[in-house]
Amino acid sequence: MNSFVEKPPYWINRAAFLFRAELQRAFAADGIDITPEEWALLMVLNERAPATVGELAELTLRDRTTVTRFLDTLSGKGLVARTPDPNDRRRTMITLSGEAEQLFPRMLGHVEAMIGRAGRGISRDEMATAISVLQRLISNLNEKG
Amino acid sequence: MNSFVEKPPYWINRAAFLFRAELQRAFAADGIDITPEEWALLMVLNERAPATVGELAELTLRDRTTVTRFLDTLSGKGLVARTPDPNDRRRTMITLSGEAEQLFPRMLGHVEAMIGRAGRGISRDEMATAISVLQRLISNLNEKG
DNA sequence: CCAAATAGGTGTATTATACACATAATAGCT
DNA sequence: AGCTATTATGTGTATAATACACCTATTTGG
Repeated sequence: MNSFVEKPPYWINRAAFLFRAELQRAFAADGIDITPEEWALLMVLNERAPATVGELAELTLRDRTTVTRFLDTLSGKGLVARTPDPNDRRRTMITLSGEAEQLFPRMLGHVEAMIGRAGRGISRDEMATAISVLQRLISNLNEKG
Repeated sequence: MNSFVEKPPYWINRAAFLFRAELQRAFAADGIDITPEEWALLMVLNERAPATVGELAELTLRDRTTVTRFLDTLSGKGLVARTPDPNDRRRTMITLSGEAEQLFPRMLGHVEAMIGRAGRGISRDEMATAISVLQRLISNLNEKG
C-alpha cells in the first residue's frame, strides 16, 4: 500500500506509454508517417467532422493553439482541409481529405490488431469494468474543486 | 463497437493525460518545481535507489540518454546525486538527496489526494480489476511478436 | 593482452505543448 | 447605427520530453 507502483496512475501511465509506442512502431513499419497524437486527432475528426478548431481542442483536451499546429502539419500532409464557415467567417471547418479517408482502414487495422494483441486473456466483463473505472476516474478528475 | 472512443487506448490515454495535468497543477500550486516525468523518476528512485542509469531507463521504459537528461536537471535542482561505483567505474549509482527525501511526503500528499479524489465512487474490487486488466495489457504488449 | 561488450554522456533534431499576443469577425447594448 | 465586448483562429516564442547516432571510458572473456 505504500508503494507507488500499486496505484492506478502508475499503471495507467505505463499502459498509455506502451500503447503509444506500439502504435508508433506499427505505423512506422507500414510506412505511415503519422504520429500517435496526429492519429488521435484524425480519430476525433473521423467521428465528428466537420468540426471547428475549438471543438477539436475541447475533445482532445489540448489548447486551441496546439490543435492549430497539428492541423498545420496534417494539412501539409494533405490529410485535412480547412474551409471557412460562410455563416461565421471567424470559424474554420475542418474535414478529413479523401486521402485521409483512404488511409483510415489501414491505420485502424493496426490499431485493432494492437488492441486484440493487448487484450488476450482478458474477459469482456473485466474489460468493461476497467473501462468503466477509467471513465469514472476521468469524470472525477474533470469535476471542479 | 465501431467507435474508437469505446476502445481501451482512448480511455487509458485520456486518464493518463488528466492525471498528468492534475499533478502538474497541484505541484505548481504548491510551488514545487518538478514535472510529472521528473516525479515518475523520483518515485522509481525512492523505491529502488541506489540504481544505475540503465536500470532507471529500463524501469521507466525510456532511453538511457533520456534518463541521463532527467538526471542532469534533477541534479541541477539538487534532488539526486551521482556517485561512481567503485566496483565498476563505468557505472554511476544514483541516489536521492536529503532535500528530495524531505520533499517527498509533500509531493506524495498531492498524489494521494489526487488519487483519492479520482477514485470516488469506485469500489475496491472494481479498482483491483481495473489495475489487473492494465497489468495484463502491459504484459501482453511487452511480449515479443 | 586485446577485441568485444557494457555504461554513461553529448550533439543534435523532432514532437508536443501552451502562454502571451495579434487579428478578424460577430453579437449585443444603447 | 455604432461602438464595445466576446469569440475564433493563428503567430511568435519558449520549454519539455524524447531518442538516434556517435563518443569515451571501463570491464570482460577468450
